[in-house]
Amino acid sequence: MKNRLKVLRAERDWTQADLAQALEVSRQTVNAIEKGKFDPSLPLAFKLARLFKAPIESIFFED
Amino acid sequence: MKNRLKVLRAERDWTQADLAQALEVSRQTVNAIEKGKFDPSLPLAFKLARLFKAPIESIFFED
DNA sequence: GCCTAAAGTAAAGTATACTTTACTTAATGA
DNA sequence: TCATTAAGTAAAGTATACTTTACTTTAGGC
Repeated sequence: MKNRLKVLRAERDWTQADLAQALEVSRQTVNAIEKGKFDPSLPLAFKLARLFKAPIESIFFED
Repeated sequence: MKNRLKVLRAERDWTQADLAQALEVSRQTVNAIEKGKFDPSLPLAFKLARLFKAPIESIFFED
């Protein structure tokens, strides 16, 4: 899966650490998801959707 | 997380085994997700959304 | 009551998500 | 050049998703 996290983060001028804190996960987790190393769990995807006020399908995409 | 799988399945008159086959997962996995024992991975949630032609957020809900 | 199909459940194993610690690299500015 | 901040990465450990095998329970039709 691919995602728009880097862009969404940039729009808000957030660091990976900022996002990690907002999500209550580690910075490495944000980095790994952003780089496509693994997919987030469904609950984490929901947290992201809530945070960015956007549907999960507008943040993540099947490749 | 809670979900509407049982209803979506019933609307189509599908068994858990039918759904499992469509998703390419085990029947036990469908049962466990349906009963709320664990959440699906994000890729599996996408597969469900595609199958039921519905947004992930209309199938799964945070409780 | 019996048979069958579907659902429920449990144990043990594998795969993947996520953590912590720690080190490296890139970019920017004093 | 040096210091700082953000990003990238890696190893080892824990948690959770998912599989396989196998058994039990439930409900309906005969």
